[in-house]
Amino acid sequence: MTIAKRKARPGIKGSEAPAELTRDHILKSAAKLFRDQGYVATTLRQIADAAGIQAGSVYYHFRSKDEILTEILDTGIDEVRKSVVSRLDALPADATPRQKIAAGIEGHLLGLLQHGDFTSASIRTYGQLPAHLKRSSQLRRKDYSAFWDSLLSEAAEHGGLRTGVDLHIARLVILGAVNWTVEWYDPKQGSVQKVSRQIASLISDGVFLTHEG
Amino acid sequence: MTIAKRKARPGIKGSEAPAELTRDHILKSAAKLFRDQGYVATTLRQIADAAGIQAGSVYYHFRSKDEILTEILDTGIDEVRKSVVSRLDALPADATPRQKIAAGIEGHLLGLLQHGDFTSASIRTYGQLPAHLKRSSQLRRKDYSAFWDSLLSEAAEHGGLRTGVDLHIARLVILGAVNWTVEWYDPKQGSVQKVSRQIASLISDGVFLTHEG
DNA sequence: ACGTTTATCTAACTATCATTCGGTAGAATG
DNA sequence: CATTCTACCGAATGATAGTTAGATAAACGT
Repeated sequence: MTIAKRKARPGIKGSEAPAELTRDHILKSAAKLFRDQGYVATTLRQIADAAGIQAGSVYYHFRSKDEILTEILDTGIDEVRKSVVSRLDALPADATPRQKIAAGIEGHLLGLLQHGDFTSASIRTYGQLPAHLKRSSQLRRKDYSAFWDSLLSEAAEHGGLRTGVDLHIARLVILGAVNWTVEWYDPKQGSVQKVSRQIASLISDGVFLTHEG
Repeated sequence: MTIAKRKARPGIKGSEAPAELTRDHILKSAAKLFRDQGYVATTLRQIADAAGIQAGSVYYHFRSKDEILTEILDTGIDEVRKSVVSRLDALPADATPRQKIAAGIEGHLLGLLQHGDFTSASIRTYGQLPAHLKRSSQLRRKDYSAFWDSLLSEAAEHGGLRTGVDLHIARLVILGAVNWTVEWYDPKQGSVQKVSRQIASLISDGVFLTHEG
């Protein structure tokens, strides 16, 4: 065995935390792997490799593999939410429901496809997680769903929604269409903005020209 | 250890196969588990338990865990396709594009949510599978996508599609919205038919009453 | 200068995984 | 009745998983 120690570089006085860098690196690497392979399929050794450290060293920063996941799940949802809220805030005060929903879709999509290692990992893995791992982010998810529900019911109140549209199902369909982009989106197919506008347009007006036929 | 042998009941002359029952039971149990937990998270012991046999006995019917999966993936896609085709065939010859797309959505959804252990397992696990496992069903998936593309471009030719609608993205959005139902659909929320009509309506006409605003 | 803290490595531990294999009860076959 | 085949069991195997623990080198406070 050749001795090949990595340099240990503890905290620089009153500056930024030292190990936080490694910690973030671990999280980011893990998020990527979780998104591509799923939670169980990803090993701590893969995560450690991607972060440039040894498997055992991960436990200096996290208590368990589960803890890495739950942190990713939580910040994943927070990131989408922040992205959506910032898009909505950028809208003028007299924005139409149509504009608001379009902005919501664009925000969700940007959070998902651009910043999105944490977000896409969160969305992709959640469904197949054991109950005790789902529990941690359940509340955040409910809140986010409620947020969209209010966006839609506001649109319904201010008129303009087609009759017979089930708001609850509409929300699930919108988020479904948007979430599914993690399965197919590829920058080669066009910018996130373009895809976002297409989806918003489809959701708002559908594929057909008139409402008959 | 108490001796508790299961009865062995080999083939009845020229009748139905004997072990086929067990084989099917294994596949069905595995599909359910794959859908809920993912491929890697599901152990052969869980599959064997659900099928009422011992883990080692699975290898009498399948060469490997991979083989179970690929068979599930393949029949999963075949089932959706069959379901979609049968819905479309039930349509009158002079059906409108709108009716055809609605029928396609309904077919896909029925295949997904009713027969659907194989189908939903296929859709849910595929994205996070290692490349060599994806390969087996890649062709089937491409064919199915092409099927929807032709459905949409046919609608475009016969007129009636809104200008500016990207057919490729439209297909991905439609299938995304529909596929995502496996994450949320619950019979308590209403029949598959009702959900199907809602989705078809949203895709066809969108949520808004008019195309302005 | 000296002991402490920080961040890591290396090596081990236990559990569990997919898979293999010899054995076997009972039906089928001759 | 003897043999073969079928469909399974039960125990073992080797690989790998998450996790733990002791050692260590660099940077720190005093």
